[in-house]
Formats: sequence, structure tokens, C-alpha cells
Amino acid sequence: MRVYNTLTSRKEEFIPVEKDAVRIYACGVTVYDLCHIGHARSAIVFDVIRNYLKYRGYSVTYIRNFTDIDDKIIKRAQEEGLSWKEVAEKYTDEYYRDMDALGIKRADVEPRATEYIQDMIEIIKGLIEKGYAYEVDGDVFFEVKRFPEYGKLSKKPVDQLEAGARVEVDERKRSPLDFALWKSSKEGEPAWESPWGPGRPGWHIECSAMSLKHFGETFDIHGGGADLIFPHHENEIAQSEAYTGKPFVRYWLHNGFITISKEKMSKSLGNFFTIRDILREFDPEVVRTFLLGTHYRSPIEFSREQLRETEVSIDRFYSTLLRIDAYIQRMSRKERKIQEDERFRTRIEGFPERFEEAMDDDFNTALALGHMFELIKEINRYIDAKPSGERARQLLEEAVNRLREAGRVLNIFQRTPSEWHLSLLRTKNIPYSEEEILDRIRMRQKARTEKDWERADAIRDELREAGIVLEDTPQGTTWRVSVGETAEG
RNA sequence: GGCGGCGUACCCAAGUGGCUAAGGGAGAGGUCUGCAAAACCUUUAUUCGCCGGUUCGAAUCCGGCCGCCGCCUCCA
Repeated sequence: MRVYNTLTSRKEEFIPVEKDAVRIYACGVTVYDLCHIGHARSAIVFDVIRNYLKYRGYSVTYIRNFTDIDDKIIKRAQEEGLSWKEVAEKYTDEYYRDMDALGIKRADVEPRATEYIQDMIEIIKGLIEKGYAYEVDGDVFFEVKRFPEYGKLSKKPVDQLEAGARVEVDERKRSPLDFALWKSSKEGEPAWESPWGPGRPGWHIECSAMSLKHFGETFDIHGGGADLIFPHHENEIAQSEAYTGKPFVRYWLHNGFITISKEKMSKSLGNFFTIRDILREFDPEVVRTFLLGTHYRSPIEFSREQLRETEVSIDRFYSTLLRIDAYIQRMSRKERKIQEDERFRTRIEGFPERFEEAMDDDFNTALALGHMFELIKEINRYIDAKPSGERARQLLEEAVNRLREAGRVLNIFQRTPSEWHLSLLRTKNIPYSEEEILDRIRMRQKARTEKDWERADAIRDELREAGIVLEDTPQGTTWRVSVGETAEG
């Protein structure tokens, strides 16, 4: 496996500290507001990375933290008239609601910053003792100058940074680059006791403390959005390595942004869609697939049109499943060897290798998806060749199993066609229940048997109007929700 | 200003030295069908922003130019 390491700016062979175990820490969110799809992307990317490492046989421990105390939370608490804790709890719940809906599995450890205050204080004390940090009026700062490797992750020359540093500079800092490890609290602000008086931790120290506690001094993968490279991750490295004297992280992985009109989606620009907004319009599987259709380091331009197209391609998978079932039911039991058998078998057998090759190359989910859709095409092609007998049945089942197995890593292709369509009925607010649709189909079937084409077409048109498409097959009529067009209403 | 990234068909997107430049969507033609739908087949990049260079050979490496974006402040 090769992964792109931000630290070295190149793809490297992936070798974990322990041969068969991988430890991943991904930065989660600050719980002060609803998540937008940029947060979803990051969560999905690292969810998939975790899944794939497991698929590859590693025993994986995955940590994803919550920042549950910081300025934005305090501000939000004032606005909403709640305590900071209530704000944090509220938006942690909202986070789970959204991420669960997207099918993102929980991390193995989900630490909250405020549960590790003592650990942070220990590290800060250690950093002061070692001369890497200094206290001023109850605040503690990390002295960047004392850590010569500062800038190695973000490739920022320290002198340049200092020259360009913004003006809000705290006069008490020895250098504008120095960052807060501990902040004294003002009147009425949340506070914890510390050797430097009441206060709260700076943002960066929590990740150092929590990863050290659960993973020890050096672990394998640290991830997050590319906007965390500087200063957050740069600062984590400085604190952690200054404190332990050991390399902090082996592989730094960063996902790219979601853009709108080419600009980064962000709270401050106000150009964001919340996960909730999107899930009102699109099935979670569509959202996942859309986000995984581009390599994780590249930007993704948010586009409803592209989401629609993704919906069509997912539908293609479930339609194919439906077709397979119908075909097998009606297929002759007679063993008939056809030319297509060998070609199909070869495509099926080679699939896992192609999938793994793609994923082994820096988690190339876009290429992996390409292979999956290629196999779907092969399935349809095979059915068109009219195979029959036990061999055909086995090959078709094998192909589906392979697709589902690969799909498990991306957490797509895991439902039945029926589940998919019922979900679409809900998402698109279609005013028919499954029973009502089946009822119409029966009525239409009667008309068809009587060759009353006018009536049969009228029923079909009525459903079509509501977004339901009927398909007549030799095995009977099936229904599906029309995809690829904007939902009515 | 410093550092970094991107520019592949009508749209999205993979591909970073050599087999036919994946895959999805859209368009056109065909097979199938009562008509449809779906599916399949054929078709849509002799070419990868532009110009040079290296090489037997480049979308892929090097240089320049043009355009777009990100980080340098909280940010997934």
C-alpha cells in the first residue's frame, strides 16, 4: 500500500509501527453548529480508509475527537442562552444524527477535550520544564523558536511566517508565532483549575494529549481536512515532539475541500450546505458515492447536477440486481455453455485485484468505483448473452458478492433494490405507497392482457407523472423511482 | 509577498514515461419492446490549458507563459 504523506509531499509505502495493527487519529469537529458537507467529506474519507485497512487485514484503532470547549462554543452559548456544555452536547447529538444518517460508523474512541484537561495540564507543565513554553499572566504559550523543525509539515519558512504574521498579536507573546497552550479565563467563562490559575486549554493541545493517552508517543496515521495542516497540525507536531522527543506521526493524510463556484465551502463565506439540507434531497448512498467519486485529496465542486448523475449510477446497480433476480428465476436449468462464460469468469475473478490495486494506491476510490461500474456492465452483458444453468447462476451470484464485498469498504451497494426504491420514495416525497403502486401495476396488467393499450398507457403515464417508472419484462412488470431528474415539489 | 495545488471529451472524473487515454452522466444511431422503460451494441478526446525542451517514446519529466484555487487568521 502506498499513501500520500503531507509531511514528505510524496507517496510512500505504508508501514505501520506495529506490523498488523494500525492506529489512526482523525480530527473531528468543534461542536458549535450543524455540520456541512465538507465535514461529511472528511468523515467519509477517514471512515473508508479505516474500512479498507480492516479489509486489508489490519487490526485498526480509530480515534476521532470532539472539541467541546473553545471560543466559538462560548460565543454560541451566549447567543443561544445556553451553557457551553449544553451547546456542546446539543451539537454533538446533531453530529451523530447527521453522520449516522450518512452511514458513517463510530470511531473506536471518541474523546472530548474536556475529559482530558488533566492530561493536557501535565503536558503543558512538561513543556514549561523543558523550556519550550512560558507563562504570562495565567496564559501559557508554546515558544515556536525553541522547536527548530517548526514548519516541516506545512513547509512554511518560519522567518516568512513571522514577517507575514497578522496584527492581532498578543503583546505578551515573545513571538507572534507562539501559540496558546493554556488560556486564562475571563469573568464568567468556563474554567478549570491549573497551576497557572483558572483557565481552559488552547485548541491544539487536546489532540496531543488524547493521542498520547490512547496511542502513545508515535502512531501511524493522523488525518483531517487540508485546512488543519497549518497551524493546527503543525502545532500538534511541535508540542508532541517537544514533549516526548519522539516522532509524533508517521503518515499525515489530508482531504481536499468541497467548493462552490470554485471557492472553498466554509462557514465564514456562508457558502455552505449542511448535511441535513442535502439529505433532504438525496439518498445518503448517493452523497457518499458522489464524494468518493473524486480522489480524496482533490477538490470537489459541489453540484446538484452531479449528485443527480450519481443517483442514476447507483440506480444502475440496483436495477441490475433486479434484473439478475428476474433472469435467474426464469432462466432454464439446462446447462448451456456459451462463449461469454469464460470472459465473464475472468472479469469476476480479476475484480478484487483491480479493486485492491486502486485502493492500495493512496485510497483511489474514484478508480475503484470505475472498476465496480465496469463489472456491472459485464453482468448486463453476460445476461444479454442468455446463459443458462447452474454455472450461470453461480457466476452471477459471484459477481454480485464481489461487488457487495468491495461496496462494504465504501459503504455503498449494501441494500436490496426494494430498500433503495423505498428510500427514494421517501426522499423524493412521492405520494404513492408501495401497495398503491403494486395495485396500479395489477390494474394495468389486466388491461394489457386485454390488449387495452390505451388504458395500460394511461396508468403508466399517471405513475410516470409522480416520478415512478414501470418496466415490463418477460418476468412481469417492475417499478422503480425515476432518477436523474430534480424531484417534483 | 511566501509556500502549495490544479487545468484530461458536452459535464463529472481516473490515469503521472511506452499496451486501445478507465468509469459515470448527457447526445446521436441501432437491437429488443404492443408502445415504452431498462439493458446491450456502435458512436462523441489522433488528443490531455498554451509554447518550447529532455527522450527512441510524454497527458505523464524539465522550463516559460496563461487561467483557476488553497494555506499563511478560526475553519473538515
